[in-house]
Amino acid sequence: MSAFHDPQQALTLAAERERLDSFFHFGISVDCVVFGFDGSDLQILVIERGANPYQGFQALPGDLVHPNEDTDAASLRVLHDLTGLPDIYLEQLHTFGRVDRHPMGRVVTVAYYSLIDIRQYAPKPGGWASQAQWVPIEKISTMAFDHARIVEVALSHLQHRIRHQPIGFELLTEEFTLAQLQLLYEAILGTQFDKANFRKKILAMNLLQPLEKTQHAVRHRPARLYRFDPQRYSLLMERGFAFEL
Amino acid sequence: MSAFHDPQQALTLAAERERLDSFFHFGISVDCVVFGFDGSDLQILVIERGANPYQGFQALPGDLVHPNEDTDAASLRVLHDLTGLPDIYLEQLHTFGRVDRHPMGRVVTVAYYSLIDIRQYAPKPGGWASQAQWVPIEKISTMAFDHARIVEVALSHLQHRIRHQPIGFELLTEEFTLAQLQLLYEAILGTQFDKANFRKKILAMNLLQPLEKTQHAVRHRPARLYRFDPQRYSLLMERGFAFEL
DNA sequence: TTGAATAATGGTACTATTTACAAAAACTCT
DNA sequence: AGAGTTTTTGTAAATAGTACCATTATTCAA
Repeated sequence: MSAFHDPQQALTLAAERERLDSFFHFGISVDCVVFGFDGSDLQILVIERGANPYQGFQALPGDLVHPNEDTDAASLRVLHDLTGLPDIYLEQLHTFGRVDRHPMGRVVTVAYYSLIDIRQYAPKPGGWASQAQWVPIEKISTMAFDHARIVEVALSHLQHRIRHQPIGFELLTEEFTLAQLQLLYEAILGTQFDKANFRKKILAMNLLQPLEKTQHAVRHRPARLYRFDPQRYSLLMERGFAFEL
Repeated sequence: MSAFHDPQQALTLAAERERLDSFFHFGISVDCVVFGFDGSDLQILVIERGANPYQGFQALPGDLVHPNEDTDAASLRVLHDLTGLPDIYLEQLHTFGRVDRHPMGRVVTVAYYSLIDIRQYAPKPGGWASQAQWVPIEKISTMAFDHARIVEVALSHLQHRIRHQPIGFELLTEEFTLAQLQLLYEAILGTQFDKANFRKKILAMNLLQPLEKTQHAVRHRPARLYRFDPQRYSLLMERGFAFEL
């Protein structure tokens, strides 16, 4: 941290000041990778840039951090300004700091990610974003800056995360069937599970509260509905329980 | 990223320039948490600050990133300048971006961490570091800035990592006994394993090449020596093998 | 030379978890 | 009523994890 005082160099005060100044010409930005699930597909919240550079390109919601703003706070503000999404839980992902990643200057970006239920949030473009919309993860191709790379990193983090923490349950309606839960996991992980065994594994964790209700208006045997029990989860966590798959 | 052009505000060119300028008065630093293992204890590489702020305090090796330097490259340069350690594998950990974390200005720091064999590297203070030395992890108390918090985060990352990837083997001599390996894991994870079962689990992975040699000059039955086989590891990885514990 | 001490190694019995797959149950639609 | 579909239960076999004990190979002291 102390390029501040470098005993090696004897400089005039003005020159020293100038030297030090050059260390403070960075911009910091935040970029948000918001994953959404609609019941069958994994999507991602993307804006269209209405300003240069990369005008017209698809990009992650992101912008410069204000001089006296925590980066964590900036991620929420920027996401709200550009897409209208209210405060959601954003987790820091990784920081991208290559010299050449921004064409207009030295900008280091801190990326955040999240996973939410699409049906509960309607994005509305704001600020300099000319559009804000959900795009299925496979449909994403070129993006502004190094945002495609950021999405890659975010996806692999998400996949790891969802296997180790019950972050998926919030994406379903309050009451859901085990098949819906399984679909969610399969969409995010890109794999298939055996139905009977998935059920057993999940139920054995004792995180779901079975309800005395079932689906109806389906052309087959209706499935029982369950509800995620966050209290039981935190109780189990205290006792050293580890969610897994 | 485009606080660059904000259609909301009609400003003179000079005022606009000044406004934009304020977004570019950040400093970026890197801080390195280098864990070392000496055969029995987990230690951490710490410097003593020879300059203000926090002169005389223990701190992580860290300094400001140069204007045209990738952050990843900066982490290696800074570590080398302050401690004499050559290029080692550093992994990005987390970015700390609270407004008040640095008393002299707005500095966002990107933290990196690593795990190396102490016996192969002799730290030598350089730059503004008045000391550079290994300190056992339990002996660390107050540190400059938010460095104590950074160490906490790094340790929990390391513990998670070592259970999922065979990063521990490089900390031992080329040829090692299973007991030495077990000691390493116990030191880092802070737990105890059953000797016989640890052996079985590790050997079943097929990552170790047993040698036709044993220890000698020990006052008990000498243990067989093994060598980690990186080729076999990458081969198994391709086939979808998952290292675990 | 013998035996005590020490830690490595091999083995075993038991339990728990995972996997693969089959059968029964519950609903709708024709 | 029966076909179609999916849920739910069950089970057998294979695999993995746990606790613990017996045997083995070495050094050191008597």
